[in-house]
Amino acid sequence: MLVRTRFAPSPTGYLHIGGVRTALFNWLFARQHGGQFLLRVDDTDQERNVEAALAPILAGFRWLGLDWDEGPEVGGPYPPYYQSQRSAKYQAGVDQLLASGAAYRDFATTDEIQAEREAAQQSGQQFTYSRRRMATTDVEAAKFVAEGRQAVVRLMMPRAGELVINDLIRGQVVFPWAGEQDHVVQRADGTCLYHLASVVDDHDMQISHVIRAEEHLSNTPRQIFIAQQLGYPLPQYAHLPYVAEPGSKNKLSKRKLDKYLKNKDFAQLKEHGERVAQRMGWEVNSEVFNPVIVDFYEHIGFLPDAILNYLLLLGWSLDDKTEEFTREEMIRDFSLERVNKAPASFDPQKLMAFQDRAMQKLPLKQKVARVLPFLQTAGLVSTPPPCDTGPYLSQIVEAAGDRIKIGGDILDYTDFFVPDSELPYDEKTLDKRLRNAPGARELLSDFRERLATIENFDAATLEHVLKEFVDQRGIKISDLVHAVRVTVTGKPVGFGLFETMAILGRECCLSRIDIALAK
RNA sequence: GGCCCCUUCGUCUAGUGGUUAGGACACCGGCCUUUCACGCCGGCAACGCGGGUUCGAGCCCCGCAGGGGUCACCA
Repeated sequence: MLVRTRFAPSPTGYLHIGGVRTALFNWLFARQHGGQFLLRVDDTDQERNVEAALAPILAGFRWLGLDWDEGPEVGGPYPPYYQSQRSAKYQAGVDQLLASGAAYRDFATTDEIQAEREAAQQSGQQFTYSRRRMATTDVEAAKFVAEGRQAVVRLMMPRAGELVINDLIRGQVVFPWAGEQDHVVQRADGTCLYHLASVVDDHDMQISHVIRAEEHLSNTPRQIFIAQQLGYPLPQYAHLPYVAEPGSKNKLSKRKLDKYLKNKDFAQLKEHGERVAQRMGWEVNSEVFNPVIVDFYEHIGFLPDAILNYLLLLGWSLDDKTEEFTREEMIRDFSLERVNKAPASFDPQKLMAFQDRAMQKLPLKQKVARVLPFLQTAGLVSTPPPCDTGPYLSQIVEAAGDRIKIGGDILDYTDFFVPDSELPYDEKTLDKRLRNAPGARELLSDFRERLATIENFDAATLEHVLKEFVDQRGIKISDLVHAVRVTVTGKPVGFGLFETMAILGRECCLSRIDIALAK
């Protein structure tokens, strides 16, 4: 069988991390089976600006490398891929449902329905619509119209028996038909609702596997009813557990940012991102700049592979130890059978661990390429970069080692890029290591003179010279190192001091020491 | 509330009747060390509860509890 899966985003303006996982599983399944993965825009309820609201979502997919075979911008054999443009197909479905008696025109007002619902609730009964305003003939319909009523189209749902769904993840799930409502499939204005549209589209587009989040499980009976009544063969269903909030089992949603920020790890991740954003001079809008949204990761320099790898393991595993997967391995090893049933909480720390691992595995050249755009955005390196930037940056990135976990972390080391006169100093550290440390100035001043005469200004020589220098004076390395560090970098922490100095060069180091001594 | 789903360390998970219940992240200790970040070594830590079935149950059955999803003329 040809495998065709789909992801159907609503044009909301952002791509949710939970949605990405659903999309990833669909994509992997299709790729594994040599099938197609498509994108279909669920904009039945959207007014305008669909393109604008869709752009960030498509951009997110592109960034992650989740390519779609059919859908917006790429087209395909079953266009259009926007639900708002497929109303004729839905109308045909509604007509067929009506003609076969699987649906009926209902003239009840929303108030009337609401009253019935409340009455049922009060008497402790399950609500079942009385179908009092159902019109099965044109004569009945005309009578209701004469009363000034308008019709919606409702499903004539079965009220006895049960439906057995064989879900690829959850196994057999049984629903009593009596629990289902006569759902509306078409509004009085002729527009159709999601369930009808979704079923019609999935059939038209030859979707073989509907892989979606668990919250759709209870929608499935009505969709199966529609499909059956329309004479469609049923797709296979697979309901994934949803992605839960950090430290809880509630579904992760974009709206509850404030609540998540009370979670230490989540807040830490957001702060990490904000630090990068601030250094690039961005106004941070927490609506958008938010670890629940994929853009966040792109903007601060996460690796798409790391995110995908993390998401893959959120609800799926191959065995008891394999954690790292390349794209090819993911495609090869993924299986719906091994998807978990229980919801999995989003763990920012573990995501970061995957990111760190992926980043450290990158060849130096690629790491440099990942980091450079952040320096350019921050205005520290021009675009295009001067030709000596490559070698210089390479030295820095190499010396930084695993301190750079995300691309934006390079902005923790701006001291390599600012002119000596503009180097900001951490005042507290300057106090501690230079101003208030007895004899520090003299020591530093002496060391400066020694530095001026070093023949090779490289890390090995610097280390040797400094050690010799402190030995001669009978002092500890730490008595001098900290003062030198704050002097040449402005900061209390950084990477290897000798590497740092070698990269900065003699002229720069001497100049910075002079500036600091004058403070 | 009805219906449906779920339940192994704090978190992600392995486990399909006999295991010292394994791994990863986090956490805690130690080592390394000029700071930071790594790295290395060690440690803490779980089968929701109650009944069955069985020689034997994390694995099978029943009940309970807890958590969650869903009950729209939203998607």
